[in-house]
Amino acid sequence: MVRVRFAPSPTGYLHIGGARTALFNWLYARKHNGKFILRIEDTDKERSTEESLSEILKSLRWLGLNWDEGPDVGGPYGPYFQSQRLDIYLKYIDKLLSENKAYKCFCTKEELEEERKKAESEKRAFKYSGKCKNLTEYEIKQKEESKIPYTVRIKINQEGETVIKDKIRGDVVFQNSVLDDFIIMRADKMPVYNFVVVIDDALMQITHVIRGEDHLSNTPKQIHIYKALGFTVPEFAHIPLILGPDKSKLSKRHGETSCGVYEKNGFLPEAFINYLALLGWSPDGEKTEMTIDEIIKEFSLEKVHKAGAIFDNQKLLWLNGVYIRKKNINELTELCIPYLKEANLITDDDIKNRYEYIKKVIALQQEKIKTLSEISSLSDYFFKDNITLTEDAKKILEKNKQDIKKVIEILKKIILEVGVEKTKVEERIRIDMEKAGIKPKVFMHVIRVVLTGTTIGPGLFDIIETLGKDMCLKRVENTMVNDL
RNA sequence: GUCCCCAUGGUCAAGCGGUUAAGACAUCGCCCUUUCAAGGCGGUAUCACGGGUUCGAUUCCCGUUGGGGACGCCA
Repeated sequence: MVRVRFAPSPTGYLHIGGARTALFNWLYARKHNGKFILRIEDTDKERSTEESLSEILKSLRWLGLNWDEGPDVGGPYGPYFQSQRLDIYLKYIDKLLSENKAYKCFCTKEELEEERKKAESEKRAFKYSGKCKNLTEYEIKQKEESKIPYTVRIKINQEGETVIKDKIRGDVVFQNSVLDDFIIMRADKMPVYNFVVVIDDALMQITHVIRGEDHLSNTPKQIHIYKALGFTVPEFAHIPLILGPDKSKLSKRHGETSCGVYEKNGFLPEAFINYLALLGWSPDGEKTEMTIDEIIKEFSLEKVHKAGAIFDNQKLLWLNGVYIRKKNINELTELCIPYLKEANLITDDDIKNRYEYIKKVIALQQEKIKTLSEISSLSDYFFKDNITLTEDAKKILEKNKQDIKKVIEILKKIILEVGVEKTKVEERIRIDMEKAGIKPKVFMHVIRVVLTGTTIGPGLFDIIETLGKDMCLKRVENTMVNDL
C-alpha cells in the first residue's frame, strides 16, 4: 500500500511550491490507490499560527487535494499535529541515548557560533568538533546537576557512505565524512525537524517521501536516524524546484506565491492544478490541457524532470482562459458574481432580480476574460448608469465629430421603431446608415463608444440587445447633451 | 568555501545512438473581422563548451563552464 504525505508547517500561506509538492504526492497516492496523509509540522511554536493552518487547509481544499488522514479527518496513525506528538519523540530520543547512539552536548550556542565563524574564516565547512562525545559519566552528571542546558546529538560514523535511492535522480551518494554529530533535540527539549520527520514518517508507515529538491541534502542525515532506530528507510523522490524568472528558488520577491491569492485573483483550481502538474512533469510533451483524471492516469515519478522549472505566469494565464472558455455559462456566472459584487457593480437585489441580465453579460465576455476577476473591469458599462470615456474612445469621437450627431439620431430612431433585437437592429442600421452615406467603420465605432465608453468589447449588436432599449436610449440622450 | 543536484529555443518541454530536433506559451507576419478577444495559416528561435566511446552522438562516459540547492538549538 502506497502511503505518502504532505507536511506543511503552518507559518504562512500555502506556497505555490508547496502546492505542487502536495499535488505530486496526492497524484501518486491516487494513481496507486494509496493514502495521502496530511501532517502539520508545528514544532516551531514561535512562528506557527492558527490562521496559517486554516489558510493552508483552505487552499488545499480549493485545489481539491483531499487527504485520507490528517487534521479534521483523523486516522489510525495520529495525532497528525507534531505539537501533539512530543512524548513520542522524546521516547525515541531516550532510546538512542540509552543505546549510546546519541549523547548530550553541553556546548553553548555562543561556543558553537565561535567555531562556525572560525571555520568560515578558514574557508572550510563547519562540523561539530565532537567535544562532548567523550565526556565521562561523572562529567555529564556534574553538568546536569549544575543545570547546564544540553542538546542531544546523534553519533555519526564518519566511515563509509550513505546512498539515497531516489526515484527521480537514481542513486545519490554522500560520503559520511561530510556529516557531523548533528543536534536532534534542542536545549528546550524540543526535537528538531530532521529527527521528528523520520519518526513520523516511520510511524505513519510512509512508503514514499516525495518532496522538494531542497531536502536532498537533509536526506542522508535522516537515513542515519532511520538506521539508528532500526526503521525501514522509505523510497525517496526529490522533485525539482519551481524557479522564478531569474532561475532561483521561487519566492516572494519574484511576485505572488500564495495559492490563496491566485484563488482570489480569479484563477480556476482545475487550471491551476493543470498548470502545476505540467511544471517539472509531462506525460509526453504533447498534451497541455488535461483533466485531473487524465493527469492521475498518466502520472509517474519516472517522468518527473530533474531540472528546475521556471514558473510562467503568462502560460498559466493562457491556460486559465482556456478553462474559462470551456466552462458552462451557469457555472461561470456563479463564479463571476462575487467579483462583480466586489467591484460594486451589482447588489444582492440585482442577483435576485436581474440574474438573466448578469448571465447574458458574462456570456458576452466569456471568451475575453483570462481570469474571473477581469469580468468587472471589462463589463462595468453594463451595470453603471453613467459611463466615462477612455482616451481611445475620446479620440474616436474627435475623429468622427461631423458624423456623430447623424449617427446617434439614426440609432435613436431605429431603436424606437424596431427595438433592440440584434438581427433586426443590425439590418436596419446597415441600411439606414448606408442611405445616410456613413461608412460601417464609422458608425460601428461611434455607436460603440457612445454606448460603452470604450473601444473594446463584444459584438456591437450583442451589446445593443443586451443593454436593452432604455439603457441605449439613455446613453444616446446623454451624448446629445454632453458631447455635441 | 564544502557537499549535492542540474543543463534541448525567451518559457514549459518531446527525444532515450541514425529525426527535416515534435508540441504548447510568448513573439512576429497574414487571414477572419465593427473593436477586443477567440480561431485559422505561416515565420523567427534550442541541443552550453571541450575531450573521448562509436561507422555515427542532442542522446553514453569524463572534464570544463554555467545555474541551482543545502550546509541552524528553521521547517
